[in-house]
Amino acid sequence: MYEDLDPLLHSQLRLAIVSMLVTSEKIEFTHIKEETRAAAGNISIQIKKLQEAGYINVEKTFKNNYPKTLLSITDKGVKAFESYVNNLKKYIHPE
Amino acid sequence: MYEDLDPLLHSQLRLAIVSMLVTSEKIEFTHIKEETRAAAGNISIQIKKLQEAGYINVEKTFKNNYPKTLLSITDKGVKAFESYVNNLKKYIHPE
DNA sequence: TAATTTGGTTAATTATATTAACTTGTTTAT
DNA sequence: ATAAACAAGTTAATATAATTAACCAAATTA
Repeated sequence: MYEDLDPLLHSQLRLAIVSMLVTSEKIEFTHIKEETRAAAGNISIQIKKLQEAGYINVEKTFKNNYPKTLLSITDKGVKAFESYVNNLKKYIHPE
Repeated sequence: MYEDLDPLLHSQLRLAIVSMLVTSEKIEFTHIKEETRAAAGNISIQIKKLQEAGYINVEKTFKNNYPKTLLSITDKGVKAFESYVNNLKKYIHPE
C-alpha cells in the first residue's frame, strides 16, 4: 500500500535540509545554502515552514558581527523524517 | 551532494504510478485508482504528464464493453525512475 | 425510461515553490 | 567620511503544480 508521504518532507529542498539536520547537532543557514545551492529566499521560506511544523529549531546569533542562523532538528522532526523514509521505501521498492 | 530530483517523479501520485509500472507489464487505470485511492481526475492528469514526458505508454482498449486504459512504462521511464531512486538515496540515508 | 455506474476528461480552484526585490548591518576602498 | 560592495537574511510577487469539482459518453440496472 502506498502510504501518504508527509508533504512537508516531500519537497526537495526541505528534505535536503532535514536530511542534513538528522546527522548533525546544528547547522548554519549559510552551510545549507552551499550544500543545496538553493536561493537564500527559498531556504528562508522552507525553514519557516519546518519551524512552524515544529520539525526544527531556529536560533539567531552573531558570528564576526554578522547575523548567523543556526538550525537543529527536534524530536518531532526526527520522527517525521523516519516515518517519511519508511513510507517512501514502498514507492522505490529497493529490495 | 544533493542531486536534483526529477520533478516529474517527485510527486506522490506520479511516483506511485511509475513505481507500480516498473514491476509489471501493464496496469489498468482502475487498478491504479484502487491502489492509490486518488481521485480519477488527478490520476488522469498525472498520466498525461508522464506520457508527455515519454515515461509511459497509454493504450486505450475495451473490456466488457467498458473503456479501459492500459499503462506501461518506457525505457526512458525506467531509466528516469532508477536515477531518481539513486539520487533520492542521498537524501534519506545520509551517512 | 429514468437513475446509476463505469471510466474517464477538462476546467477551475487551491496550494506550493521559486524568484526578484528589499532590508539591515558590515567591510572595504576613496 | 562616505560611497560601493558584501553578508545574511526576509518579504512580496510570480510561476508552477496538485487537487477538486463539474462534466461527458456509453453501459447497466431498476
